Amino acid sequence: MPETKKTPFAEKGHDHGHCIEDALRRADALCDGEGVRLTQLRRRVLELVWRSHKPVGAYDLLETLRSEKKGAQPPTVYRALDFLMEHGLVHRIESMNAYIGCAGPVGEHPTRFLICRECGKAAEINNQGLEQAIDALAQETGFMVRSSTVEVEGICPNCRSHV
Amino acid sequence: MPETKKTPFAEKGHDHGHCIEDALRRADALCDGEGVRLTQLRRRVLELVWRSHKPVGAYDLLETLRSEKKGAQPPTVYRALDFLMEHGLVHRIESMNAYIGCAGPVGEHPTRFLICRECGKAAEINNQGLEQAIDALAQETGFMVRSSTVEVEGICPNCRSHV
DNA sequence: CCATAAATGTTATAGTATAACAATTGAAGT
DNA sequence: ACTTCAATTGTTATACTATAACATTTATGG
Repeated sequence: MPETKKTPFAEKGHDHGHCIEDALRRADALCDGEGVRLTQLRRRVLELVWRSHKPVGAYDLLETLRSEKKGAQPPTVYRALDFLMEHGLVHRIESMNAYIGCAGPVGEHPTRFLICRECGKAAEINNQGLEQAIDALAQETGFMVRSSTVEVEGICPNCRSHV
Repeated sequence: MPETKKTPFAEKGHDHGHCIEDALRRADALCDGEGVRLTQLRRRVLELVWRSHKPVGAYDLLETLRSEKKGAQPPTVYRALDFLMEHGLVHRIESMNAYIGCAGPVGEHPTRFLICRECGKAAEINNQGLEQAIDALAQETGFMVRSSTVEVEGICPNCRSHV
């Protein structure tokens, strides 16, 4: 039987509405549990971040916010993003100055991404071997890790197949 | 016998002049070999980047350049940095919007850094396990890697010891 | 209802990077 | 040496990303 590779990338025809609903539900639950407020604004920003699987810039979000509520300013979106990142609901893609909804486990966790330069989508990954390698590296060098970022850029399996 | 850990971080009293000379010599050789020109400006920027083991911002470099040659503008430093990065002589630290001299092998190679939040120094690492983990990850997911970035932040062994 | 803290609004500005075109310099052939 | 072309650098303007600081509004507990 043919081995099918497990891809963390969203399939082309997937039910994205489900992704969004799911993310919002998880966010509601998490904020409820932590006793913090997922206000309308924060929830809306999270929803906008989740409009696609592509990392989105803060000013893109701002533009959309402005179309809904004129006069919105940069701090509005940055504060919402800060809140969402603080609670692990959104990650920042350092190499792109952009933000993406967290698809990983709830709570604080390292951010590792595969980013497709073809379709622009980013996929969050949770890879044992990678975590072990970083742990081992820290051990070997005597470095005490506080946080770490892995951003791998290339071509995703979806884009490779329909070249 | 006590195991001494191998640290990629520069020791406190090391001969930094040697680091700089070495880097410039390697750069001369590489550019010579590739038939590209390490102009005075580019060489000077590389030297400035190497003034410390801490990643340095483009505008910090610009400020120094200006003190030597008034009227220098952003494109001056960005173009030099672009050239140096293109030839693997400098890396960009994505999480800091900053640049650091390449201490790794010549030629194109992945950029992996340990970054100390205490002393600000960054150490380039070349770790077999990490590379294998990323290769394996790509295999598992069917992702074709073009480039990848690993930035680990924490406390370096030097700073851990003299707390 | 009041007092307080949290969240949001608002204005201004800091920090990072590139586009576009002009001027200069360097290298190769004549 | 002179010319020519490409590479490099100069120069001006602007785009993009992010935060500081203070005012106002809103939610919540007493």
